[in-house]
Amino acid sequence: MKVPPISVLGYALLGLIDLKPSSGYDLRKIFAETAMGNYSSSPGAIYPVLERLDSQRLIRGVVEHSAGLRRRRLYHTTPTGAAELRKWLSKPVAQSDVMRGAHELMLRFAFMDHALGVDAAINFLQEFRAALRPYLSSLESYARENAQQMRLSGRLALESGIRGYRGMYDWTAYAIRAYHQSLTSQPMRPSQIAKGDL
Amino acid sequence: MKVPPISVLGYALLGLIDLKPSSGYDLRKIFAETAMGNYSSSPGAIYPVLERLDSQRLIRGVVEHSAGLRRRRLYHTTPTGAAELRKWLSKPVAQSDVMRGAHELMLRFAFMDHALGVDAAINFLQEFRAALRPYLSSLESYARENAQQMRLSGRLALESGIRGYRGMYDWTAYAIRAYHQSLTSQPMRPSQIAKGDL
DNA sequence: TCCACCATGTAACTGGTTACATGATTAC
DNA sequence: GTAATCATGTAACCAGTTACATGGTGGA
Repeated sequence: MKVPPISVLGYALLGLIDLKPSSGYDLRKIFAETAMGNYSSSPGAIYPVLERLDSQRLIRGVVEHSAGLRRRRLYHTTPTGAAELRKWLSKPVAQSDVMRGAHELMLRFAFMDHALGVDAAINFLQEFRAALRPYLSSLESYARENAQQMRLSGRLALESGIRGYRGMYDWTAYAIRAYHQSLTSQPMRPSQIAKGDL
Repeated sequence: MKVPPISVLGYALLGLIDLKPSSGYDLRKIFAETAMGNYSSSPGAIYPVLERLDSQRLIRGVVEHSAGLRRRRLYHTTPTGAAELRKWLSKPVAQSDVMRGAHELMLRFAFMDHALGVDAAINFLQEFRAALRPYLSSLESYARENAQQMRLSGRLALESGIRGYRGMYDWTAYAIRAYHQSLTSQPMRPSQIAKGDL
């Protein structure tokens, strides 16, 4: 089953549609209005990707004729699409993903416990943490070695990057704690376990 | 003087060359080995951009025949190029830049006190800080309003983003302090003021 | 009636990726 | 002599941007 490569935007759309069946317009709004603002939101980006995912049968769009003639294509994931999403989410955390800013890793994590469950999410966090540590210390030793020959603004910009990664590193510990807490002291309500839950 | 738009990568190269005359290979190494790993580093990205900057006379490449026949094109900025760089660095901090992850803003800041001086850098930090605050609070209120209907991984991913921006916000204060300190208690040595200083 | 918003589409362009190709130099 | 690294280039491809186009719907 050779699926031609899916872009990050493609996975973002696939993941969102898997969370909740949506139209192209819905998805554009999400990118435009919520914290996912780093993604496209332009029709020229989203509609072609949706068509492509549809032609590969990873999602399917059904036209709603709810009120009047106004058409609205509601997409939902197919079993193949959901499987493809899980495959992407299951990839090991690569060092290169971390170096590129970890944006894609965060996107994957956001979909994780819906598509793969809590155990996978915790495991992902541990992998993420393990990948972050060596990169962080390489940045720190780079800074130590080059700080004196850099101008203040360069030094500070580098330090901002290091702070960002250290923050992520701390966040992984916090997130792991949050999962353990949700498993022990705060048992899930049935509605949170049920499949139909948004 | 209508200069066709320069990409972020183009500005990154222009800024680096302005800091220190470099060859394409030097620049590739910087992207591959230092903390600027989020940029390309592939020859297919860098050489065409260098050619374009050269054809616009923003940089000029002179071939070094240092030892033997091996050619190495050392680029340096022209006055026009340096002016173009300063123009980019002088743009006000836009809200949209912040939303896109502030990567470009950090790049600009890294070049700032070499190309525009300390006062401009401090001013930039203040603008940056001012732009960060409302975005941070919009993220926070979004999180407050939507947390209960989100899954844990989504909630945590959002929180990671917020932490990142809060970290940047704190960093701006730290950076401003660092500038004031360098101006008062730690007067610069002449070598740090001299133009030839890397 | 007219504006704002819902909703989808598409055509032209462009910047960057991947992958390949070439040749010089240095170190072993 | 051969492997690693220095150093530059280029050709094919593709994803995403910009900008434009179309038409439905609801409210003032």
